[in-house]
Amino acid sequence: MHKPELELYYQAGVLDHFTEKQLKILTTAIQIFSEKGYENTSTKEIAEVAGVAEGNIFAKFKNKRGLLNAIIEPVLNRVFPSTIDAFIQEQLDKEYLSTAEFVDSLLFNRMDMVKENSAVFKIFFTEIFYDHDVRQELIDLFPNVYWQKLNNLIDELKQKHILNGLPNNDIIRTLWSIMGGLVVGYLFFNQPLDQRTINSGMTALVEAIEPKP
Amino acid sequence: MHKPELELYYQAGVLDHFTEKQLKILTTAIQIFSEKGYENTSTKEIAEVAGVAEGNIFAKFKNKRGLLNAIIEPVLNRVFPSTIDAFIQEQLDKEYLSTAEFVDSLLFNRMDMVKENSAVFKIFFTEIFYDHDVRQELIDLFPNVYWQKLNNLIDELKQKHILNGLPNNDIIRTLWSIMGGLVVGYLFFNQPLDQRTINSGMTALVEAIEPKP
Amino acid sequence: MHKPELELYYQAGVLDHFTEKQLKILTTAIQIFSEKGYENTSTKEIAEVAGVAEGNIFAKFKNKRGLLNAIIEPVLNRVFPSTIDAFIQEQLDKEYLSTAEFVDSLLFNRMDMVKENSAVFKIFFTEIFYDHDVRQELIDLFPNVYWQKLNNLIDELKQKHILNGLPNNDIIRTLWSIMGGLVVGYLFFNQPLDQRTINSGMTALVEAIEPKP
Amino acid sequence: MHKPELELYYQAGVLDHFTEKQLKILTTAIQIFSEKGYENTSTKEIAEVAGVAEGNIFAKFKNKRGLLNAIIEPVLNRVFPSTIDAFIQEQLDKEYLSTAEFVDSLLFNRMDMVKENSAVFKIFFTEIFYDHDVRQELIDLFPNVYWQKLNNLIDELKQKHILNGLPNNDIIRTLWSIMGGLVVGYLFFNQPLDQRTINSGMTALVEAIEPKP
DNA sequence: AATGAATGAGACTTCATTCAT
DNA sequence: CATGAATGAAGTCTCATTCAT
Repeated sequence: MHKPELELYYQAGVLDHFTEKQLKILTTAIQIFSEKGYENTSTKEIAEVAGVAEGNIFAKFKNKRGLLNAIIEPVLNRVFPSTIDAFIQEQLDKEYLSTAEFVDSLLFNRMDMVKENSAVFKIFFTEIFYDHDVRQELIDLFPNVYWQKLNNLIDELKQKHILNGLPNNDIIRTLWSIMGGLVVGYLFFNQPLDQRTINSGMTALVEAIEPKP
Repeated sequence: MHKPELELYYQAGVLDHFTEKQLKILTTAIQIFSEKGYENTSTKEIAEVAGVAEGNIFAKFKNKRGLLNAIIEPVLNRVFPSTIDAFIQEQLDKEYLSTAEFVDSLLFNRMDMVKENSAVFKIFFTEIFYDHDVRQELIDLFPNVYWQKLNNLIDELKQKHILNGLPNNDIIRTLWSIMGGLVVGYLFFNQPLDQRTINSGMTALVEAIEPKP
Repeated sequence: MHKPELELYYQAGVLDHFTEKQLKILTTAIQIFSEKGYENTSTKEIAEVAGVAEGNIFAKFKNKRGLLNAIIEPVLNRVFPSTIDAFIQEQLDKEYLSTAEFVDSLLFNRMDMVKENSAVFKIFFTEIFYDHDVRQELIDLFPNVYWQKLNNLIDELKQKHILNGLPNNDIIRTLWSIMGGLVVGYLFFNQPLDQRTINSGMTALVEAIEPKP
Repeated sequence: MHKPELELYYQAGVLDHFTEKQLKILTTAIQIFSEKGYENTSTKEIAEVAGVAEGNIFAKFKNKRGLLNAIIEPVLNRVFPSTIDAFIQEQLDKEYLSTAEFVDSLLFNRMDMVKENSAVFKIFFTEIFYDHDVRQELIDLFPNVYWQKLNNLIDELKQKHILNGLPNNDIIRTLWSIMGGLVVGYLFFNQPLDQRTINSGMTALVEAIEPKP
């Protein structure tokens, strides 16, 4: 009964009290926004493709921007934090860890989410570049929610000789650069995101952040 | 007499026969597009800020899209190819080369261009994600213009033991991931792009693509 | 409840699902187009005179041209064919016919339609001269829809000695020349189109196409 | 040295002091106006096709309307009157005349002018239907310039039993209906205007206006 | 006389949003 | 909750016209 392309949102618990038509609007908007961009999509088109009256969009989402927010906010405020939390928890639970294991845990398990929600992530990436406000939200979110936790984790992993001595900032940038490269290649440039490719990214990452003897 | 923020375009030789007002439109558009995005900028605003009549935009650039193209096309069709060519020529001219030297030549000398033309590159990145056509142009450009040359260079560098044995595809993705990470961090996330940061990216890159003993 | 100036369109069955405002737009456009010409009429003026928001025009008629088409197409594709059909049927139903009766049936009964829809016919004439596409539609329509039927009728009437031996082409041209002269005089040159004038046209026509003893 | 498509205007004596560029503008405007209509033609296009700067149009013709007037006015105020005068003079010079001779003199000698200046006449017809002012000029012209002379001629011809007893109005309408039918067919509907066709029109006309024994 | 860059009013059109039903 | 007609502000773009060179 669940729409599979909304799984992300079901798990974030934001689809309660949505009617069937409202869910249809959401999935349609995700589809069209990801194909043509938010600014190039009219509410009329969304309504037509979704097979509902245009007024429904505004009844539920207040305005067009509210519809975009309904797509982006849960990713920003729920999916990201809980993913980071889960990842950090994973590291803390494991006692002995190699750099490869660390990277594997970081990369490998997350890419499925990207592939299963590629339309959502396409919108997300696009809007982060396009929209000052969305970008600012991400920038604001980082220090408060992720930064301290990540910092602590990295310090700990440095002590365990799992990460090299580069400044934490540089390590983090290297992490998201390689991850971002894989994801952007997949979402926007028709590159594969299969296990071999992911492994290749992993290898590069391990070399870049692994302590040298 | 040259407007410094258009240096890129002067060198590409695309500003011949531009009047002072037309140059003002171009610089203004670059500024506002980079700040608010193409879709969120009206031609009226450009004209007002540039201090010209709106009609001038259409007299010279045909339509709003033509103005965006005047900004993007030279980067795509002139700056990029000539940069790649210059880079490749650099490698061929040097006999003995370490991985670090290779990466240095790749990264270090290019970042100035990004910093000096940050508004243009911001537009460029944004539109690559936002606009299917621009992205497709880039995708089309790659195989024809860059791919073969890069491939040959990488093969040669592998023989010289300057690059490791990863598939060329993976090496290239690693290169632009790390470079893209630096640039995106600088352009969109207020990260520094000073020599220390570039060096740090260089180090990560060297580790990732250097042959292991 | 019917607007009398739209009777033509009601009978053509093209006004279903029109709201009151949309009908007002149509009648207003007919009025102003006929007075000032399509190109000299702005959608803003139509909306103002009709007392509706300008957007309504585009919501219903897609664009300004769509509004003109909504006026012209039914005349071209419905009123004309059905009028011709009715006329031909009339001839076939009558056994013995004089040239005068034939001309009477042709002319007399049709002029009321012109007078009752003079604004529409003014637009129609004007656009046939002004607009290549409209004219082409009329040219295309003729061979397929009218020509064969008219030809057959004329051949039959020649056998019955109601028409003289001029080539069918010439007879048809004479018919529409005299009819067109009456109509154009009425619509554009303030000439009367009363029974005396019509009779006079009839007389000329009868003389021109009647077999001589 | 004369441009043949401007012969009409040379004879009307209105091309004195025209430079080569101004003549080119005039011929170009005649061509494009006749193809696309006055309203659908921009001064920019005329200038481009004529190979001159746009400003020249306004330097000579004051404004766009002035260019149209330069095409239409001579026809209205010189070609028409002198044609009518010449025609009337022809009749007065001939003593014994049949209806056929009269019609022949009326029709046959005038159609060459239409064929040799088809673009000008196309504009003329189109604007008479499209433009209230042009039409009004024609309406105003008729009583003052043509009407009395034509009336007198017709009265005279009635006495000579060359025309039947229809009201002069009806005779005139029949004349221009048949003539107009030939011309409109030729200019707008790809109909021939060869001698056979003209003869056929003549025959119809003679029958319609000839006194019956 | 000739040029064409510059102007800006006004055209058509889109579109998010409201609201009566 | 659902509909879609109606709105009107705001957008892009055209074009006749001016004017300094």
